Amino acid sequence: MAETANGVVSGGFSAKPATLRDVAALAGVSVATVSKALNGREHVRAETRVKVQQAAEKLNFLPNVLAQGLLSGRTGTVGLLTSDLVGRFSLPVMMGAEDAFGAGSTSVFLCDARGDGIREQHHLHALLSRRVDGLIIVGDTTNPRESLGQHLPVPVVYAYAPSLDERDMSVVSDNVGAGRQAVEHMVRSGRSRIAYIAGDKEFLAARDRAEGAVQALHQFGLPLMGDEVMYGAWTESWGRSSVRALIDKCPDIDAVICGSDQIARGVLDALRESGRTVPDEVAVMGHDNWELLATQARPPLSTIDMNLELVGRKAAQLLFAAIEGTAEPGIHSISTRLLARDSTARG
Amino acid sequence: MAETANGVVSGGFSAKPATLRDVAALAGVSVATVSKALNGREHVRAETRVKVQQAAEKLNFLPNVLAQGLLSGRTGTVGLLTSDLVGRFSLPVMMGAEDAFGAGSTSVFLCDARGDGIREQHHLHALLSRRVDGLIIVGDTTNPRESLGQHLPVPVVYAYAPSLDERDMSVVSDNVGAGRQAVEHMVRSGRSRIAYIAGDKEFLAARDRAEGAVQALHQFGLPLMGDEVMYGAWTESWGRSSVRALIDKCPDIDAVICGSDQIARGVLDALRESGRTVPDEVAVMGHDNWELLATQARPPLSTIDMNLELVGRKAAQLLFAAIEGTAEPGIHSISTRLLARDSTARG
DNA sequence: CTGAAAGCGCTTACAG
DNA sequence: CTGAAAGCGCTTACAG
Repeated sequence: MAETANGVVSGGFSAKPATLRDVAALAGVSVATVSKALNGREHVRAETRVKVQQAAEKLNFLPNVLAQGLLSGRTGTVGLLTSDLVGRFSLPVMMGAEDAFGAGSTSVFLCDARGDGIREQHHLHALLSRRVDGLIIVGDTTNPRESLGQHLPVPVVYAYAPSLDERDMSVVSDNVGAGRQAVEHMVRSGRSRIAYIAGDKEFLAARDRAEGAVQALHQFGLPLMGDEVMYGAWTESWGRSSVRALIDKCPDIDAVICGSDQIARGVLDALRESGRTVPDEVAVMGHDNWELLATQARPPLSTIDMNLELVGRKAAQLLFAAIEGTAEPGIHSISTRLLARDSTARG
Repeated sequence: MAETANGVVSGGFSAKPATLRDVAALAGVSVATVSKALNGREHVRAETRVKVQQAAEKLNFLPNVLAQGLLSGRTGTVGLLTSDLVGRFSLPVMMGAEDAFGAGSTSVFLCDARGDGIREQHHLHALLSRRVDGLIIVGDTTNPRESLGQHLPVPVVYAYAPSLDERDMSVVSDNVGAGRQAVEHMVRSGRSRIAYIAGDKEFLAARDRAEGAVQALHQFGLPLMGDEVMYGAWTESWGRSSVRALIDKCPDIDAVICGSDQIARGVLDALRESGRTVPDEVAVMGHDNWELLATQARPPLSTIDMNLELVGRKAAQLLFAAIEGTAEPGIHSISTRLLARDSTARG
């Protein structure tokens, strides 16, 4: 690595970052004084403080957080380990966590395990050996997952997918409540002949959302049209084929609740093509508030937002409390939020 | 923080992680010997090595990479700073970078600046003070962006959105080439009356892709149907409205190339609703290979994959070389890859 | 083959 | 108000 006269390496970046010692030398004081001056400790003459600050500025000094961490035992870093390849769930969770930690001291770093156990172990290892203060594990489905165990050197919060071990802390989206919200909204919009098209039955999220809807229908004394929840896949094509079967069987439905926005998009398309108008004849709801899909639907799709930022926020709060020594084990559930767009406007 | 007899803190996680000293004490040797034994250095008796390894295992010892970094000046960490809220571009880039660095030594940590300059500075600061060995900056559009400057203490690679400063290293997707690929594919599939529906003209990506297509049409001696590139928005609704205008004006088109998969979805829908069959009468192409949209389209959408993993790979390689002292400034372009699905099958 | 010592960049009592 | 010294967890010459 050729070093030029002014200390710039051939890569175009400046050589070794300045240290406290460099600042001390330039300011003509001791390292200890620089540390105190820069950290706002008392017992430093105002004049000295200014001199030090100027020197630090001039050298572009950034304290080495790693060295600080060696002393304090904290690194101000939290690892977010995800398996969510498209980032649809983990990025909002990460944002919420960042917000909760505040722009201040704690940074959240994301690693992607791509749903691969080996990779998860590798990232876990990398994160722990970099001494993160805590971990947030974000699943790619809401299915409960294996615990990482109780013997990690830092606290762990599971988000979106809860841990199977109830001694762990988990934060999940309230899918049952979401199903209930959807039905309540349909009823408020004057619907009473409601069907439910769910996603893949293998997914707890699919079953929970449907279950909430069925519960609410029951409370309202309303029938579930088609007699049962229709389970299939999280795809538009499942939405299309299932709703065609549905209107064959029950031509008089006036509302369809879907397990996801993708399914709802398929439902909307198939309804339009079979000559039913939405929302006049049939109201349709999705789940996820995947803006890209929901706002561009015809008509724009009413849906349920999982408040993933709040999931992230809560995860961060739990983690922070645990780092401070107060863990709150168990599953913490975050309420969803209904977003009414045109697809469920009063008929 | 109440500590129990077995050294477990009330948070449910084990107390302070074991240090080299703990291992040394347990193994009955010196700290230096432990270090050598664990790092595979020579001059350690096999017997001693085993003893040390067992002690380390027993204590769940993980070396503190931060302390190691203090010595070596390297942390084995690279920061990936993005502004891509949905992660659509940055996650594939991150995966590519991880692959290039290898499962081995270097970890990639992602931070999201949410397109906010203040937040970007904050994350930059956090990353640098944690002494990352390098930075990858991923833009949310292909529009060139401000350089972070030449005075950072570590090398920087800009990915997806290039830096405006040619002294920087940038890796971009070849959008002009993508436009050309699309036309060549259409021609190979027997089309000759080709129109182009682009995204938002404010975006360089929109203009580049269109330009490549126009160039290729010219080379083939073919006209651009509708006489000019139709610029609009990156939405399905723009796809729908634009293609309706297009077939009014030019009823005899046999192919439409779109600036994105979203636009192409709108085009497909509007064509179907106006009674044109795809691909028999009109072929349609998208751009992005956004699986969710492309595979669920009717018919499945031919599109262009930007090979973002390769973008990430290249960025990592450039960064690695720069860390070693060999920077290759300038813009490095990654070729796209055409994915033929049914929407462009030979008519 | 093994260990005492110095030092990476920083902070924190403790003297002066 | 200022600075010398010890120490965080580790590695690396250098003695033994």
